[in-house]
Amino acid sequence: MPIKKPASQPKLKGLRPSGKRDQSFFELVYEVARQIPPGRVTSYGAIAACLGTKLSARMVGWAMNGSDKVKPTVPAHRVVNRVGLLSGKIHFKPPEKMEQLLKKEGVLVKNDTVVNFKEKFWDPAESLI
DNA sequence: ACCATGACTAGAA
DNA sequence: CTTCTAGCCATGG
Repeated sequence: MPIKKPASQPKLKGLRPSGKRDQSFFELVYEVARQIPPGRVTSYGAIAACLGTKLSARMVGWAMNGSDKVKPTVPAHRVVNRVGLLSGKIHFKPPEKMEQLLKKEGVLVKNDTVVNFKEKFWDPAESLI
């Protein structure tokens, strides 16, 4: 049946100025990423969902591509994919820097994957509520 | 304006 | 379990 699926309407509850996207999508991503507490990690999809476009997790990752050019520093090492895999480690100056930073914060990484990812997972929506 | 890219995700085979 | 397909959307050439 041609029943159209009800498009989700998160659209950011408290975040995002009155429909005014002064800041690029990237800035928004950086802002959320910076709020990830130490010792915690989150996924691209979670950040994207927090921004209202959970289907555009790719944008989040891409935004991180220039995270090192943004100030203040963006803890991109706390952002992993949905299974806890350090998919973005290859983009770090030394790729091992990512797991190194995580380990230093108390996040164990085994085989490029965050251990106890489910427990370490931090939902941006909880903080930006 | 069109086409290609991308640190993703969900679902199907 | 692995592998593939398709959707998604912002940025750049």
